[in-house]
Amino acid sequence: MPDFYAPKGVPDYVPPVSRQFAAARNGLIAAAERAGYQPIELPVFEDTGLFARGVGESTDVVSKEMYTFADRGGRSVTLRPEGTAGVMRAVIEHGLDRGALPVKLVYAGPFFRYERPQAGRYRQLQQVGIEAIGLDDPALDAEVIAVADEGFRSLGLSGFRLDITSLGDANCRPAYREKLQAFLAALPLDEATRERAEVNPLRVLDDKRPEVQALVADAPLMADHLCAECSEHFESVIAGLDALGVAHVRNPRLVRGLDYYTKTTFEFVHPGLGAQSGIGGGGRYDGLMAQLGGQSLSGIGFGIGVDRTVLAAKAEGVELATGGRVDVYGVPMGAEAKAVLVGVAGKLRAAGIRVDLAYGSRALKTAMKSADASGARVALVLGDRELAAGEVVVKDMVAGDQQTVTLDAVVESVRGLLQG
RNA sequence: GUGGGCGUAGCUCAGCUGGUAGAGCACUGGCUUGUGGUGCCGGUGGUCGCGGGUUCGAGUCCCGUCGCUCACCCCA
Repeated sequence: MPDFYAPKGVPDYVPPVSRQFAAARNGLIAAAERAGYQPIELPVFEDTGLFARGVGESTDVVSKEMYTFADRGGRSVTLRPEGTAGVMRAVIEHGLDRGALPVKLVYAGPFFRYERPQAGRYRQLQQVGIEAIGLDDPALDAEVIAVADEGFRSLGLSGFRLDITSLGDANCRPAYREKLQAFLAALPLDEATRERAEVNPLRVLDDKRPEVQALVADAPLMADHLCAECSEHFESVIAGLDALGVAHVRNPRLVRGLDYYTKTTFEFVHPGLGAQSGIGGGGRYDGLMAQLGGQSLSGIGFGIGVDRTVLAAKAEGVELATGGRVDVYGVPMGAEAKAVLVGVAGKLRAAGIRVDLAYGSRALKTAMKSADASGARVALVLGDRELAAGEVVVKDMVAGDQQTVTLDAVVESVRGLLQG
């Protein structure tokens, strides 16, 4: 038994799953970069106040799920539970909002929430997120959503659904909220649900319990109470998605867990995650930057759960990391041959070819099994005969045939096989 | 924070009503004195999570404890 274990709720990704994880993360980042989003690297912990004010005191994330502690200087810091607040802080701090708008950024990394772990829900979760800051152009909303959609599809996923709605803004939401609260107050709800109705009445509409769903079936919906501006904005977003060919479902009961969302909100849901369903989500946050002390600029973004994306791929039977871990595998017979192959490996790597070889001193047959297991297309076999002649056997592991070439011709020979 | 399930070889697991541990995969040697993907034979590897109790005897029963896991809640 090991002396130490990973902290509760924190997943380790070891080969081969780690390759799938990396492929998912890199694929999602690449989708953002194709739309012009630039990388931003931020600290994983911030001043506790940033999240309390940015994410919202009333949210579950802030009220009971934060990893908060005092550092040695007595400052209260918190491991970031989400990405947007930190991005806003950095944008303000570095004056990125004073240049050309929108500011388009992409980030990836770990986030932390102190929850009871279960399938698809971890205390350390990995996200890829983007933010487009400074404009409330609905075409930007559509782009952000399309980046996520295209990111998932580029990985080979197709079994997800996009839910979308508008949460209104400071003009129309307060009046709707009162109306909804009045409606909920008349229902026979349990005490915990009543409290939620006070703090965040929208959340009640999203209750999973069938009996509650029945009660709120006739509840007033934000979608029917949008002001003219929000309504127009939302329809433009929908039109943009249609133009981009992004399939979507209007879900007026969609709710997000963070306070800062306004207008457009969306969530990508997938059935393969156990009790969880969201693989990514986001929305517009037009009041957040001002809330954090910056100028009054709008923004929109998403966060995609990389852990959940990997689970979704597994559920769909999608192979995220295809191909072998190397292109070429060296099989030396004897110490002298190994020394030569090490040199050959160096040349091949310098030529951009991925190479591994059988280290230690293993039987030829075992080394060949390793070559096979590595997924290499080509094996290089070097024994005493070739050593004496200054040659090496180049074997095509798929076709099964092989030829002997001089050491000088190895790179060219291998390249030919890999391209063929 | 509240419940359920489970902890036996590196991995996936078997082990019925208690008699001091097994399979497959993986790793490794050989069959084939220099060649993988399918075959055959052998080998390495386990204080049965930990502690206590019942018993002549506990992986197997009882209690406790730690851990993992699934679900509620919530969300990525």
